[in-house]
Amino acid sequence: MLNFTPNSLKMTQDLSTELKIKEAAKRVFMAKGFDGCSTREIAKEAGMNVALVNYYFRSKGQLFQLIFRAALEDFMLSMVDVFSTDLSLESKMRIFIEREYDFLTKHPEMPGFIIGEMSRADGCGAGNMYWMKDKIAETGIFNDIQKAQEAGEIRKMDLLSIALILMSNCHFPFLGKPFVQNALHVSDEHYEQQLVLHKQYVTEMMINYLFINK
Amino acid sequence: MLNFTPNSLKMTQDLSTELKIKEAAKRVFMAKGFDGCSTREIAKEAGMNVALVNYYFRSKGQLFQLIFRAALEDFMLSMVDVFSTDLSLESKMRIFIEREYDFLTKHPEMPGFIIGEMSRADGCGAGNMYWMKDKIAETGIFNDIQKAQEAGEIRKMDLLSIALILMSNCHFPFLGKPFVQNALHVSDEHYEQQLVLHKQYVTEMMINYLFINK
DNA sequence: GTCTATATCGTGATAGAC
DNA sequence: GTCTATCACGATATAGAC
Repeated sequence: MLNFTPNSLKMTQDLSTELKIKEAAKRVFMAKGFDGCSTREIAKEAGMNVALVNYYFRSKGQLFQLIFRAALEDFMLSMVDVFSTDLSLESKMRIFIEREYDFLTKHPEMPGFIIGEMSRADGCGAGNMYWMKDKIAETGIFNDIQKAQEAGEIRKMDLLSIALILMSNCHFPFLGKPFVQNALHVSDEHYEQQLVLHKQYVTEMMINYLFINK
Repeated sequence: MLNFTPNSLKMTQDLSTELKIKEAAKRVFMAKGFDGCSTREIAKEAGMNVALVNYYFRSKGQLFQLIFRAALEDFMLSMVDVFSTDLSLESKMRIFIEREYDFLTKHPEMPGFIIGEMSRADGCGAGNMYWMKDKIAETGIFNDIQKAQEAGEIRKMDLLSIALILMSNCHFPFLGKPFVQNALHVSDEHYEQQLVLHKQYVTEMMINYLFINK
């Protein structure tokens, strides 16, 4: 009973190491992708050595899957949690856009990471993501939209198109930043300033288009 | 003078090998990215061996730069050549969107490749792309937009936002396909069918928003 | 749990025969 | 121009001392 303190100390130390590696891996994987980095690099970023990475996570691939799934969950939850409220559909959409821009401003590498790594032959692609649609369905947003369509409130377009319109105008400004910035010679400062206005523009544009009675 | 035929034969054979490698490299690089493939894989895809790849292109990096720059040029030209016509600004935009969807339907991996690889530390990023803005400026589209804004024809928003609105709604549906498809359980057939309608939707949405007198 | 040392493999690139 | 053989290196992963 008296050796309780050293045990506890050991445990928190272990957890700290594991966590340090996980967070280093998150940074490195997100910045360079699975193929663009090595286990050594992750270890170094965490201030550890290679053996420790494999001790805690068995392999680079398993560590990656852990990071990827966590990122995917963050990404999805940030998108859909506003749909669970009981606001009007228009309010939900406005707040959704607001939240997306907030989240993506804080994590601009996220959509590129998710989309870029999803197609890789790692098994993170198809099958592992079946929970997503259910997670969205649980919020009731699909019903909200269908009801609003039947009531003639919003345009009767396929759910896919509604999702694409919302996601295109929220995610592309972050996804395509390196390209657009180079193509138009835009500074970081100007780009980020403009994003604040851009959010307002696209909100108005999308709401005006999707909702029929203006 | 009589050995002209064998020389000519030799040259076309050389060019054919070089071209086979270049086209194989294009396929492989576009599908897996620079970090995601090996020189050996490209050689195999071309039906050649590693030595030949380095004989013709000196290194994996140089071969990649060649492919990347060509892709970037294709990508840009497909986007801007309609701006050189003397149509009305609205027509230019409508045709621009039409062309983008056509081009991206034929080359859906293109935007992901460009955007994904541009951030890599390969030197393909910043400095090498200064020609792009000039290329766009040459078409006169920047002047068109400014004139239309001064005439009160279209909204007075920053050029960056106009570009972002157009590109978001054209490119994201292709860029984000793997993600959206998985998130909403959409089949390839349905996705591609819906894209045809989606093009109409976003055209109407963008034109209605950007142009003031409807 | 943490380290050093090492096994095994695949990579980019080249040398040298033909 | 084309091939085989090879070098030097860095990768993942593990064994074994502490």
